[in-house]
Amino acid sequence: MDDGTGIRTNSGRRSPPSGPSPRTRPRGDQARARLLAAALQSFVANGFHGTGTRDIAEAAGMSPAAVYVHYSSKEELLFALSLAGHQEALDLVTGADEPHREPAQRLWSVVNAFCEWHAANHVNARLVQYELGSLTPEHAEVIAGVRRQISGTVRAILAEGVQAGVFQIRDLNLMVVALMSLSIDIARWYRSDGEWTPATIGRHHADIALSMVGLIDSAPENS
Amino acid sequence: MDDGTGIRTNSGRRSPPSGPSPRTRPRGDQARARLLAAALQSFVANGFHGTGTRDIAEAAGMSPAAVYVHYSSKEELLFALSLAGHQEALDLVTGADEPHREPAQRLWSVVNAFCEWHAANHVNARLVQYELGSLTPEHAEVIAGVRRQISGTVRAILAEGVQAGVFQIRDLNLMVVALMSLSIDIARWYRSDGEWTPATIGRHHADIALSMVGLIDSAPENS
DNA sequence: CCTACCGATCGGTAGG
DNA sequence: CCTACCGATCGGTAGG
Repeated sequence: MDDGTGIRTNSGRRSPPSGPSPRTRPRGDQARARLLAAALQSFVANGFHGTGTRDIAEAAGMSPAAVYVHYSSKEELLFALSLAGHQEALDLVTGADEPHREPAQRLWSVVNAFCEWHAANHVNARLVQYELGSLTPEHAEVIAGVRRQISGTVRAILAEGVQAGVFQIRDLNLMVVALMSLSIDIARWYRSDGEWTPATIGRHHADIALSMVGLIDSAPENS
Repeated sequence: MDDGTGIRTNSGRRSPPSGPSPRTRPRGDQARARLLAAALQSFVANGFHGTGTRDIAEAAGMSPAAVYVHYSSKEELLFALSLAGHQEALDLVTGADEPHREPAQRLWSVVNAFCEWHAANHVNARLVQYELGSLTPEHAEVIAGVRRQISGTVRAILAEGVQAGVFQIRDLNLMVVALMSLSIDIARWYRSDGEWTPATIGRHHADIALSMVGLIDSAPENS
């Protein structure tokens, strides 16, 4: 029923250690992917409680009962989506950070990547940021762990910048949440038909992040 | 039990033009207030779709049908709460702004007030910021108007600061949303048992807002 | 403001 | 992966 922390949950099934040429993906994977895509759209559009399992099944082109062939409950679908989204965000932040560079450059890169992700993937991001309340306590705790890793990365960069004397920060933890707010809230207001591209927002907000930690903006790249 | 954070909203009705001595409030007002308080708590805790009209009625100490004596639908309750919350936020921002002062002081006051409100009234604020999707299109448009007034106030201050040459802003509209994000996102993460008071957050974030528009922080008030 | 009730829909399961 | 169905609960109303 629940694999605890496993992403995607393939529910322990599939991938025999050395099965005979798994060239074609197990047929179920495709169905699961369709269910996840359908659930994501509907959860974001109507909320977890506003989405019926029949809505999901229909959007995935299956019968109402087919959902339960692949996921043991509606919440299990939410958890799979939430975990995958959080993992993606964490990987992105981790990948954007280059520990050998200067704190200012590290901060810029991480904020740039995080903001750009929230804009470009605002549908995923909305689920990630605003549907946590419908997870079971156990699943919520798993997600909380991933979230702590993300904010921990930001905190480490800030701490290093303070240590090096290049950042001026009054309250480190409060600065972490302020920087996270700048990024996360993009998921709430971003519209893909708006006046900015994800890349523009990423650069702009990363510049702003540097000014927030006391660095004068010395590189006016755009006119 | 708990009126949450004092909503009140006498919901437009009541007060006959010259009724005979309305010393005692119409009895219905008290019932409406209880329903609003109950609905607020439940909408925030479980979402609009996750809340049943029976949950609201029970928390207000009434029968399931009594809800419809005072509000014509569940959405009408949400709208009343959303409008009251938005009005309160607008009034607060308008009240905090002192147009005769310098742009920097105006910005500081407004961000300080807006942030403090989102922390102190985070229950109201969560409904205000995250339950808009369940409003009817007509009601959503009314709310959007109030929201435009709020962001318009911030925009006007930024424009004046740029005009006066004291703010350095690359993209005015993007700076508006960045400042709003800083405030609004507080509703998402704030916990009343956390390490900061609403006043602390307000001051800290207002200081940050000034640094975001290019002002050096020259008043280290706390050690 | 209540009891009693409406049709619709919910999440999930039986059995194949 | 489907048809058929379970009991529970939904928003809202009739009638008083």
